[in-house]
Amino acid sequence: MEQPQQHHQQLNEDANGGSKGGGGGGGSSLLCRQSSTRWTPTTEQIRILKDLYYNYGVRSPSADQIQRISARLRQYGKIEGKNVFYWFQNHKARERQKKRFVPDHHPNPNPLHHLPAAANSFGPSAESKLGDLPVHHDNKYPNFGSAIGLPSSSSSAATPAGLVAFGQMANYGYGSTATMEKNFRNCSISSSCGGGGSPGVGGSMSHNFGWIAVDPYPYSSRSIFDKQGCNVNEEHDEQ
Amino acid sequence: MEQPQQHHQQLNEDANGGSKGGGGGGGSSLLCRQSSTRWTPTTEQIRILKDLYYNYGVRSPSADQIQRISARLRQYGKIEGKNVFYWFQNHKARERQKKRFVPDHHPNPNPLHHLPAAANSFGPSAESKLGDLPVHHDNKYPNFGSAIGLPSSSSSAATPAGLVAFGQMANYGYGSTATMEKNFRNCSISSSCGGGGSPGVGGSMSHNFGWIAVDPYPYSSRSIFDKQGCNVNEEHDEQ
DNA sequence: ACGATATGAATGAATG
DNA sequence: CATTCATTCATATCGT
Repeated sequence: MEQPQQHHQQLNEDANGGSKGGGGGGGSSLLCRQSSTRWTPTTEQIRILKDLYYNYGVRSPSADQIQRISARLRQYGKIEGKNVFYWFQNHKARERQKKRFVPDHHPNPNPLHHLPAAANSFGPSAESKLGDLPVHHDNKYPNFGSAIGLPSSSSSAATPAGLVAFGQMANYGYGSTATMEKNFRNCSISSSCGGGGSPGVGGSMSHNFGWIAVDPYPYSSRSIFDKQGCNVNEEHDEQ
Repeated sequence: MEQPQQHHQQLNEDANGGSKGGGGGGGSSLLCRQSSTRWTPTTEQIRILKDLYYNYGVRSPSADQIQRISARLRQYGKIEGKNVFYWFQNHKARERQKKRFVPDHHPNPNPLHHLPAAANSFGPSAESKLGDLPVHHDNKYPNFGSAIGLPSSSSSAATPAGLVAFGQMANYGYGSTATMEKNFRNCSISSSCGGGGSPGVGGSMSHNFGWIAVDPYPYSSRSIFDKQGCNVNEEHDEQ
């Protein structure tokens, strides 16, 4: 997408029931035409998705939004929730990935109102900050009326719908502090496991320290993993 | 995921010798795209995990269950406790997520026994992308003893029985968060779980592992997995 | 056809 | 438990 390359997609409108293989399980009876296992977005769909992405800053729509978006896009072709989900996931990921390989610009801590420039036909129009949340219209289709149709810079007709598109500050800030710190304190722990239990599996009992660090989190306890560095693994499990 | 398709998954059985973080990086090695730091489950491992998930209703295994499961799966390839933990986390989360994407899901707390799989839009199929798993996830009650279906061999001792299989089919309200003493200030703990068989630390541990509950600080710092380990095989895969 | 690229899909890992 | 990120696989399409 972000590439100057204009890899145009064909308009394979009816893209079979995406439901994949139809639960046949294993069989995958492809007697007929398993037309494409994967969703092939139509141009309208892509246009709307990009509009949401660039003009409305939608980056990671919540499940709630995904439902609406997919429902909305369904008039232009078959689509499912997961398609929308993956689309945003991928689009965001790839955009970031590209930026990462080109570290020309360091992350600017100054979060100006910067919206990613539209890479498609759309101009960076629209005020770009909706900021309003679904405060009302609890029904299934909290149509906000304007929504995407707003930025009328798109030449296409098609009025994409009423999607919430609540502002989502598309700061690309992420770059800083990239990898998190595995903050762990090396406590001197000496466990001498011998004889007693026989945790060993596969013959080599070695030291199978399982040490559990309980996290004082209100709801969940995580970090309960073991990490035995010295495990001899000569298992070659071919299949 | 559980799609009936037979593609995907690249059988990356035996992983490297554990040198994490070594190669990968900016190597630009287009050839070997393996040696990634992340666990690549083998088909056997996946099969067993799914078996536990669907046939035994294991959804959020407790710490000691994780230990046993990972120990058990280690026969089939390198695996750590966190892998098991994450697997269940992800599997459950994604199953829920896909339901969330479709508006059809009505949060009906009716205790009807519905199959854990079979969603509407995200992935209708169940498991068995790998072409086996003859069982059907219809029952989900703990069958103590037999546990996971050992598929084959297991030349080693590998704990014949009393291994896994804590049904725990409870969907909600499971209060088994294994909240033990967590408020240790002193990080020096020495647990000798051998010999006398007196499990030094923690509370409810099985008879194998001494597990240590460490609560570093009241901060939100979630502890991460320990990296301490006798680095026997320290071969660096860096190129 | 084949290779390169784009992109949908999947999933391990991690964070809040 | 929800969400997100990174990485990788699979496939569609285009360029040559």
